[in-house]
Amino acid sequence: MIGLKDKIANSIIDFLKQNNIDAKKEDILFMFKKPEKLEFGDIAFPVFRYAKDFRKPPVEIAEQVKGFFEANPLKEIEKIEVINGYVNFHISPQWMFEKLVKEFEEKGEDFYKSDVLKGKTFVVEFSSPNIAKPFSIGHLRSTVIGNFLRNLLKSLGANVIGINHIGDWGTQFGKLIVAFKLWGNEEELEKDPVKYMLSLYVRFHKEAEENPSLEDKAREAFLNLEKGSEEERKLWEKFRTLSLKEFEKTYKRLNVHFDKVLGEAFYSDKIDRVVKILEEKGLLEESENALVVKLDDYNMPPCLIKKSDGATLYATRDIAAAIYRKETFDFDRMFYVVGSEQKLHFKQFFKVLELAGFEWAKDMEHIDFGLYRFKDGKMSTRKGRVILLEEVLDEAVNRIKEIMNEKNPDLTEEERENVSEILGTGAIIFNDLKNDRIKDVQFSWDEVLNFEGESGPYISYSFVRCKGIFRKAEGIEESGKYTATHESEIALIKKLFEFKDIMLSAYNNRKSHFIANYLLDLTKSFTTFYHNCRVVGEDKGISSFRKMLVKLTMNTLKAGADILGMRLPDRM
RNA sequence: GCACCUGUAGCUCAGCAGGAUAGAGCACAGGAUUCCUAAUCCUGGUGUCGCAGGUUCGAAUCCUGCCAGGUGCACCA
Repeated sequence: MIGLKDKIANSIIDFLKQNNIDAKKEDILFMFKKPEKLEFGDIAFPVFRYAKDFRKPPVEIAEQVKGFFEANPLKEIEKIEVINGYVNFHISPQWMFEKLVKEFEEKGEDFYKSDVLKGKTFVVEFSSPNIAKPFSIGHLRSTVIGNFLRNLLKSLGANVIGINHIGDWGTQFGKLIVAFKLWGNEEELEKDPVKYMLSLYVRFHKEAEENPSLEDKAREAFLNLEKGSEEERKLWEKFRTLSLKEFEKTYKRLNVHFDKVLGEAFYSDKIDRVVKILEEKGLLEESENALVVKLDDYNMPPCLIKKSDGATLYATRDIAAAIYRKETFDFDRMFYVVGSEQKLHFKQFFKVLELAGFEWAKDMEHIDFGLYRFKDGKMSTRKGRVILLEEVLDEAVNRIKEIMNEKNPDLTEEERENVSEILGTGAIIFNDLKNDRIKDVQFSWDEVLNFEGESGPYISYSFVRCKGIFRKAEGIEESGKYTATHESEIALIKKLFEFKDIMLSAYNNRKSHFIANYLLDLTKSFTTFYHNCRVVGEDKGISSFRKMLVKLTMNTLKAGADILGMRLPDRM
């Protein structure tokens, strides 16, 4: 659509020039609007703002624009209508259809991929769970949003490095080490590592309330760890390995991939250099026995670089990580997919990097998101008030299995097993990505386990219908010859044609719900088509044309689902 | 206290680089299955777009103030 909009804008500029009005292309493109209703056409151009220049009512100006296009016609435009102050362009569905077919024939399943970001390197830091803490529903957000961005950027042609920035360093490990030494049991740890570590963690906080000296012990233990003390190191490694192994399972279920898994600990030997750099730039100050970079001039609290006991903080490690990544990957842009409660932290350390003279600090971006909360408050690992992700996934998968047993008992046990896994995990992923990430999400089992209407399975359902048609229509050859006879076919073509524009705005806004909502729209257009137009059993030309529409729909659904990181089944 | 985010139908949310009569899903009621799987579709109706001003030919959308909820504000991440 972008190329076409360009063309129309050029014509409008010519028209305005004839009337002694100068206009920039960007401004015209900016004014284009998508009409609210299908019958109003595909591109609307409001002319109200030219009423003064022309000294005429908008409707008359719109008529003149229409006249200009009729004198200088564009083949893509089927019809132009003037309604109120709008010039409504109706784009030829045949032209759109043929363009889609051509693209598909050239590129096949990669039809939606482009090279708008070709040659650009992106680093996406996401997921980043804390070792020794269970993977809660809260971690789901960073994981699926980051995975979505990684997929989207790739399909736009970018070189992407997705990094799982594991939280494997910090005072929390001091706590865990102390707790394990005091109350730990090797056997139980091996049995169910993460759950056991969580119980130790919870117990630590409970006992620390009575006995604050535990906190000091924890700080000491972490300091020992940083200094390389062998006893602490060994325990830490054990915790880390056991946790990672469990996370792997979850990532597999979620269809999430990383290019690098580099924990915070990885940067621990790169921190001295950071301190030195900041020192050389004269940014470091001692304050209350700690080393800080003051940010008063920027209306922010100081950024802590070293604690009064000499231990590092996560800001320090983040700075080291950023420098390392710039030097290693030479990124054009870096995304941090982290909750909005850390907004200030990112503002602070971005500013510190900028002050240290790293001009690429401007290329870093915090992709923030709201948190999952209960009706009556926040989730908290410390208090054990969490919903585990595995729990949610299992529940969804089980619920789907029940539905499948009831609706489709003909499938084999194995197939039902596989499909319910795909649908269940997909439902959870879709549910997370379908709303604007900026908003908090109220966790509700009813909402999460509702598979009707605007849900993951609804998307899957359409895809499965497409597959079904393909099985039934095996003998029919799909054809690029346009023979639309029903309005639902045209509506579907127009919706299919939007996909690439949607991908771009999803990228520009870094928001998954653009894609998710598009898929819902596409699905709705498809079901209307599905209920009105049969593929099998019609005249040859009509069947072939419709089969092509089904093929395009099927592949667009697949493409969108791939970008969201959601798998689709062939049957359900 | 200061900063940032959010406030749209009973509920969950789209729409918010100003533009046409503010839309979906859920829930509720009724209807559709000799036909590519009814996890579907069709029909029903709801709104002081948090409140008050301002900018504009035009504001849910932009600006200001207020209200409500959330988040953050030095040794946790």
